[in-house]
Amino acid sequence: MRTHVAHTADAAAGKWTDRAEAALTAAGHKRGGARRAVIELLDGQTCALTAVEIEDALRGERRRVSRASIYRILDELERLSLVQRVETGQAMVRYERVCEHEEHHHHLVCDSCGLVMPFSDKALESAIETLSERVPLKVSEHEIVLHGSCQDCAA
Amino acid sequence: MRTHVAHTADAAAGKWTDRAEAALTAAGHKRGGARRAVIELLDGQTCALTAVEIEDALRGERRRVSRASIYRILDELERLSLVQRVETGQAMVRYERVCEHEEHHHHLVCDSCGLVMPFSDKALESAIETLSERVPLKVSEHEIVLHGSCQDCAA
DNA sequence: GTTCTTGCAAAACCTTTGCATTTGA
DNA sequence: TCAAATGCAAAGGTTTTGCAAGAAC
Repeated sequence: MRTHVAHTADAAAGKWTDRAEAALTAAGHKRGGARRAVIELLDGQTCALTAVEIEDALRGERRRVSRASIYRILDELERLSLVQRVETGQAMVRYERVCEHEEHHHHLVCDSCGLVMPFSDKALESAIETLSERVPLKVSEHEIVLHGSCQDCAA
Repeated sequence: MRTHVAHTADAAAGKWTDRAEAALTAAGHKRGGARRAVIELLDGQTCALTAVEIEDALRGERRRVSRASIYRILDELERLSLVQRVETGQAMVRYERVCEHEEHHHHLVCDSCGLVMPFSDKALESAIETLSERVPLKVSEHEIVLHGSCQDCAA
């Protein structure tokens, strides 16, 4: 399974990390090294990772964090709307940070090699927004996944 | 978890069942009571079911079918493009029949009670079609899930 | 000192697989 | 008779939980 695990933080890094730390403190949490490592890793990603990928990435560079803690941390971050789950149909749930002022994106999944890439489309978002008004559900979120073959696999 | 398990086949029933049986025969399969029961159940549904829901529904009325067989049958039906997987972020994969001449639909999921409902939208499909041309993936399928609160839960 | 955090091990859960038996053609 | 279909039990993989030790405040 190919995946993009970014090892250095983006230029924009820091903002989401700060918001996350603040939200956790406000929610009555103390600080912890494992959680900080997970947060910093997520902040440097361009796309969603699985718990196993997070564990492997952390073991490599920052510090080892147990699988159970990773799930607990992700669960807490999700409850605070700091990360969101992404279901790509690959047997494992993926997680990625949620940036309020960042462009909303969705995912492309290569069913051959497992590569996951982000994409965004204004027309798609408009269509979602419009139809959300007329369905029998008070829509809070939406998830869109396009499946197919990536350029390498289709070649 | 609330779910709609239709117990009687729709008016349109029969067509997909026939196509499924024909495709299976063409693929060199023999007939089997367990598989027929699964096919008939799926044909009467209006929305996607999980393997467990299928098992429970079959035990109730038609005949008991082992969990392993259900997964094997669904796997085979998926390979023949007779059913499709639906990921609703509820820990279990859902399956539903694929009707060639039927309107393509997607899903609304109530995160409170687990209710899953179908919906369809032309503007959304157009947007998907257009953007599929410009992404770095040869798109073969797409899945859209809207999360929120259903009318009962939002009340 | 109290409460949150973390790791380890075990459990829970969905899904798949191996093997023996039954069934269909 | 031969290949496919099925059930049962066991295995596999991901995610969750219990409990005790450690860290934060």
